Amino acid sequence: MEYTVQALARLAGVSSRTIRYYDEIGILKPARVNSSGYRIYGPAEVDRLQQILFYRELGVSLDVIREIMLSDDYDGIAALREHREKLLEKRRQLDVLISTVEKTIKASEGRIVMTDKEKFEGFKKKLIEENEKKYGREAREKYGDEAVEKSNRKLMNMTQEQYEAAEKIQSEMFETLKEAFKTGDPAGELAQKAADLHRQWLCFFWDSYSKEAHAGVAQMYVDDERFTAYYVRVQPGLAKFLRDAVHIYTGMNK
Amino acid sequence: MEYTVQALARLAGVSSRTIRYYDEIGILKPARVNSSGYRIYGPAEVDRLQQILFYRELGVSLDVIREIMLSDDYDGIAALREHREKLLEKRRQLDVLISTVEKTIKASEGRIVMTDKEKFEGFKKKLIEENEKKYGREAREKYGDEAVEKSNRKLMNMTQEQYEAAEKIQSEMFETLKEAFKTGDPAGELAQKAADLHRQWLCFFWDSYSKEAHAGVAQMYVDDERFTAYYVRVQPGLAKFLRDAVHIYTGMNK
DNA sequence: ATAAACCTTTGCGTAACGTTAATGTCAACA
DNA sequence: TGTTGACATTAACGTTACGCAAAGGTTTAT
Repeated sequence: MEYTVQALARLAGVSSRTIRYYDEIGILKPARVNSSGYRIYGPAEVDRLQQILFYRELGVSLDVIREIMLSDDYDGIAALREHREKLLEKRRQLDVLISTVEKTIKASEGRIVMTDKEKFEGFKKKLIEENEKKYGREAREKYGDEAVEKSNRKLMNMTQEQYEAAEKIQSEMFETLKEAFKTGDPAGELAQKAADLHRQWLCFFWDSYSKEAHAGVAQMYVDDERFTAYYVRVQPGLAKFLRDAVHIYTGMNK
Repeated sequence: MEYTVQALARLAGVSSRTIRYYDEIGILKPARVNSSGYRIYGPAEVDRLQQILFYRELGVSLDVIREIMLSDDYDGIAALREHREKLLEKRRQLDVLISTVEKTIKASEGRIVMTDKEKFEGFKKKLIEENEKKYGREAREKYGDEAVEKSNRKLMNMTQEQYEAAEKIQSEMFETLKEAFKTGDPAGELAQKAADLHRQWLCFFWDSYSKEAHAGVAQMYVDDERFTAYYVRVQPGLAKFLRDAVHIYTGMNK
């Protein structure tokens, strides 16, 4: 049984280019070459090609396949085990991806529902306008237009459920923070829990979280009198305490 | 807030090369270029980059991202839904891959256990030698060395459980075939079931199944007197009947 | 003044082929 | 015997999303 490139390609269900490429990179050389320069493949090559395709189907790179086939003492099982780990890791990543995409779709669908609910829409719009009036200019100057606008958009896009969840987190954060303040230890368990809740609350409004930004906001609570004033109304010294807790939480306390 | 390439890169957590590449392919152009040719990015570009990175994290290609961002009327949700389907398909493929790899590993482990079981080993070796003596030369001539050797290797690598399962399938196939033979209809339900069982039995010995090869084996049962003799002992005309059933089963009956 | 740390463009390299171009070969049919 | 169509060959560029290096200009700090 001898095959020319195309015959072998059809037999194996790959393109003739693939066959020639495998010759080119030296993992499947023809049994012989006839007088016209045609590649002629025999039974041994068919067998070899099937092995190559087997590994290829498993997602092993041709480079690795070459090594597998070159060395007789190659531990194929160990390689496969390693490869399986890679595949599992890939699937984990894929799962995260899928859930993110689904969340995004759901959020978008939520937004559609939301635009229908005009009352809630108006409410949030008013809330944004109020925010803009109060802190808009300064925040824009400090953090740039894009941060403010994104925050606003984020708020616009929030569904009622999300909004309520955010408020709940925030009040929980304040309760925890007040309890923590009594202990006077910003590195303590309660204070760190408050810092974590603060992070959670921030994540309702931020597209991406970073330690630096979190620490920055905490510092802002101290630097900006409006925020400080708000915190002072709850408890004098609370803004600084939260800042210290967050700076420890984020590891930015050096 | 203005950023140079490296500043923006650090902000976004990507390389400066990536930023320049995005300029090159036109999905993120700098706000302006200063007198020294430095790229300067403003708030709008930061925002745009974050959008790009968002889609990129979802595994969307830059080409598609470009289209998403170019057209205002682009239906982002529909695109994401489509993308989700692709991701799910990818995960299905990955799952198949993983289970195949795991099966392969298990089979290999089985082989290791098997080599320990010397009795069974010897038994199978004898079986292979017998097969070789009986049909080896002819089969090699007809189907090539690689097919025979692969079949032998397959048999060698079979665990006892697999071997018993294969024998069980074979006897079931014969029972069904004899029943079907009574009906005289190779296209009938019973005969087709026998053909399917025959395929299952073959798959214990073959690395890859193809209709052509299956039909070829069925034809061999008729052409080769040794096989015919075997079938005749069970029931005269059985080999031809099986061949007809298999040819119908594989769609090779034209 | 000088060095370090930036910035720029240009261009090659990656994996596994797909695609095109220009040309040669083979089997079959009129 | 000539022609046609299906094959074969090599060579070379294109693909993705950048990494890396070279060669040189700019900015900033000491």
